[in-house]
Amino acid sequence: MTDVLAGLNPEQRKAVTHRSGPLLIIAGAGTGKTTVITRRIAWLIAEKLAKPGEILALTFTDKAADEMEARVDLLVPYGYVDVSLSTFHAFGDRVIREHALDLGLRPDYRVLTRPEQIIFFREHIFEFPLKYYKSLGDPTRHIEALINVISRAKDEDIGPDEFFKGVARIKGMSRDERGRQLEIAKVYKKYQELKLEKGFVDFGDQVSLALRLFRENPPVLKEFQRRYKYILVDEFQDTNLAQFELLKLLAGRTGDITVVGDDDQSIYKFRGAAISNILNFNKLYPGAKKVVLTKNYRSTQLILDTARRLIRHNDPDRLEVRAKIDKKLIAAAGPGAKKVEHRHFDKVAAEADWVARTIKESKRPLREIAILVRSNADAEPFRQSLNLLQVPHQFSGGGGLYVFPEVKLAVAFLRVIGDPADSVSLYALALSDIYKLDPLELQKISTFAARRNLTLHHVFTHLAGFELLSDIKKESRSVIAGIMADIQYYLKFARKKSSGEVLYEFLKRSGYLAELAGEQNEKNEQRLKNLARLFEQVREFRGLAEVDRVAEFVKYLNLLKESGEDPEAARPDLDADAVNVLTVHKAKGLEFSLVFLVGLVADRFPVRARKQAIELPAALIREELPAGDFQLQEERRLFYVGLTRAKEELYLTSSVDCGGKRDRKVSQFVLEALDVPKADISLIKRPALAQIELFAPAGPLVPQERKKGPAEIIALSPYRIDDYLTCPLKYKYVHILHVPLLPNHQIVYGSALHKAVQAYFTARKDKKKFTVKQLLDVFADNWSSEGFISRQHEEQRFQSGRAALRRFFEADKKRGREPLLVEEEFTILEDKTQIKGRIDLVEKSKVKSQKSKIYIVDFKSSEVTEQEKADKRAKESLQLDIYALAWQRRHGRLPDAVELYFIDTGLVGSARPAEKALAKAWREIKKVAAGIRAGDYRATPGARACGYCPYNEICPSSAV
DNA sequence: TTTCACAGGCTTTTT
DNA sequence: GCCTGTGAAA
Repeated sequence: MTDVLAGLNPEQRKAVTHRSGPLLIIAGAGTGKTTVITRRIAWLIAEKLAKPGEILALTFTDKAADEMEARVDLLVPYGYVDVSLSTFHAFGDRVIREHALDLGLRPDYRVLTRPEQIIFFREHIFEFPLKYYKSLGDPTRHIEALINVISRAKDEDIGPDEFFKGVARIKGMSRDERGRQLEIAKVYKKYQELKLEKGFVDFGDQVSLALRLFRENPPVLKEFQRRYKYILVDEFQDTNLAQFELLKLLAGRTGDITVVGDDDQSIYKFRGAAISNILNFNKLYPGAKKVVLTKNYRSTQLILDTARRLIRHNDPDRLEVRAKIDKKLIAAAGPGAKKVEHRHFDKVAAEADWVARTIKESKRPLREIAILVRSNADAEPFRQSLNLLQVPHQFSGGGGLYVFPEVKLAVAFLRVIGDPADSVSLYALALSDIYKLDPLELQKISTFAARRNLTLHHVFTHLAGFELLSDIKKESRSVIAGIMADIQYYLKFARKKSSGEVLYEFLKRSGYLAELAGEQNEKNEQRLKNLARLFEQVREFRGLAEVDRVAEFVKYLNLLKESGEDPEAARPDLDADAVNVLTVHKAKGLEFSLVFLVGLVADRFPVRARKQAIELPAALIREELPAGDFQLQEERRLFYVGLTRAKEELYLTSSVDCGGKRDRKVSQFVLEALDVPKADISLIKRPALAQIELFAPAGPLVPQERKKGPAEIIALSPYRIDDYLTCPLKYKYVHILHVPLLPNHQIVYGSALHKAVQAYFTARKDKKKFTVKQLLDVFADNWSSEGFISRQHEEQRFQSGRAALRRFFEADKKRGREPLLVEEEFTILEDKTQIKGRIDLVEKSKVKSQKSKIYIVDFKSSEVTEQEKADKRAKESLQLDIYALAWQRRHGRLPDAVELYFIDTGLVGSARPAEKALAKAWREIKKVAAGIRAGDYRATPGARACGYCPYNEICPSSAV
């Protein structure tokens, strides 16, 4: 008994010994929150107010639950361990599993992870009532956004029917918008039905189904209310509406519920956390007792005051103001003023350099030091600087397993075995450390394959039979023969063995495993660990698949990766004394003696507010939203969490040049926290460490390209120019290395459509008859069944193409144009730069007064549905600018308009060529030519460019 | 003061 | 592909 209360301050003691009724513990950062909960559990048991089995304690993460359990075990004598201590989801799962049949669920249902949800949705995509959110060109396009909005609805305790009714009730909504929202409601309903039918449950269901059970089945609820006399909730500010509803039901009329939280540390709004839960706890439970913990056992007063100064900017949307309490944290250790400072640099490299040096000179153990970043990408320069000074560090930025070369190699191997036609993977495998095929020879072969539309596998197999490849060296031939023999061997092996066995056999037989195990060093160890992670994925698949074969596994892996699965790579020795580099979110709940909060510039921290792809209609949300800008408020709370991680020393850093082209301003939060006027910030200029570029990872899969001499002509085309501007490395893969690609349904569709329209205009130009039937026949003749996501998808796409062509046929009669030229080739040569291309269609007007007007038209198959967007596309099209230039050179004048004809939707985007735009186009072309001349194929990775790049799997610079 | 083109960037995380 | 802040032009 004395033990349980030992060392507690008066407020903590009050919280621990509260006897009955609702209790709100407002526990600021570092005030011993977990101590209070665990002691309270122990005290309830010691006082015999409850048996251990009658206590339910809920947290958010498994980690928090485990930690709490360990601490309760220490406090409570043996045999008392049956306190129900779990996460909200685990608790919900237990409830619904016990009563699965009441809910119409299979008791052996499986819980889907997020990527699995997406895969599940995708598999059933054609069963959903999609209209607004349908896209045959990219059927999976809206899945993620739909899953997100459904998940948000569950957070808000909105079921499919309520969603539907709620939307119907909203006034002043446009027809279109209402249609969209109702469609979401229908999709939501269908999604729930399908999951139920197939025996799946998602994370949101674990709470919402439990909630439904309690509502629809009072005896069950009664039983649970009887079972749990006391309920305790950790991190209450992070609960969402549905979770609070569940708590309210469980607590029943007695309301013996203890919630612990800190509204100032609510940083999970984006996943549904309703800060109103804690702000309004008192409204719901007017009799609730309140305990405010303000004695801080972590930081110096200087740090606490800094943090407080910042967070006060969220007033009046704070509990302190709302509930008229005092939350000012007081350092238990007395004044002990250590440091809080801000440093502002001219360049990130200088900022990172300074941080690394300061750490190096610090006498503290490295594990007591943290560098906190807002987003994972911000960490990179700091990791590089630490590397340069050889300061051990660990980065908690999740994911990244698939970017490691050893994992890429294993995946490439599996892909080749799963689908020998996968030329991109075969290309990577041939170049890998295992086979080391001469890059130049491989380039020759893949160029040959790409030109003839053959797979690399095919050319490798029949290498001897191709006369044009007779100059391939003997050594290369034998390497290729070796690869092919191996593939044969593994294909045969794979027929009878599981994917895990095949992969293992490959790693063993190739000697790769032995090589990694042979020389024991940190790097090899990490590689082995990463491969072990990949094997975990294989094992996971085993439990899921009906047949565990490589081909199936590869499909599953592709889908998983596409759906955002990104397992964490192995960490180098976790126990090592190392600096912690982590996001502020991940740092929540942790503490460090010395903290660097870095990259503090406007637009990074706070990050720019962005909308979700599909937003939950505000009218459906029951949560009371704060008066102020809640996105900014949340960012400020996040900053507050960052500040309060520091025990003794705290540095805030920023830099003007963060890698982008624009100068950055110091984050407003720095000014708020330190209470300095902007003008007082002085800039520190210092040379960065050696050029960071030197340490950029070299591309192991990319052979060196020779430079072009000044006299050599650079041959370009609109496609080439576009590719180079997207990413020079992509240009290299496509136009120099000619890595052959898998067939793609968008290309199949686009080219069939294109061919049909082309035949139509050719006939019209030649004044020949051309019927709809002929049009549709050309389309069908050029169709190919490759690359579609399912049979159903292909069928729908085929039919939609026919429908589009019929519309096109009718609409074109009314266009009042006459074809002049079809598929007209042109060449421009200037400054040793040659641009070759082909113009789809040149037309002139049929209207008498406008007879001399010339129009240049390019056909597109993308799904553009708004005139405005179509015009915008035409205006910004570099391709059309080039056509206009070509026309001008040959005919001495510009065309009157350049147009994009979107066959699929029938829209024509039109733009008038402007000298200014053409001058800009020239500049772009020059830039590309100069880059190619210099042999500059450095990648320009980006979320967008890499996301759509067919080489993102094998590209060492890929951002995805 | 308004309009427009341009440039740059594209979170955070758990179950 | 799309959104938004910025700075020049109107």
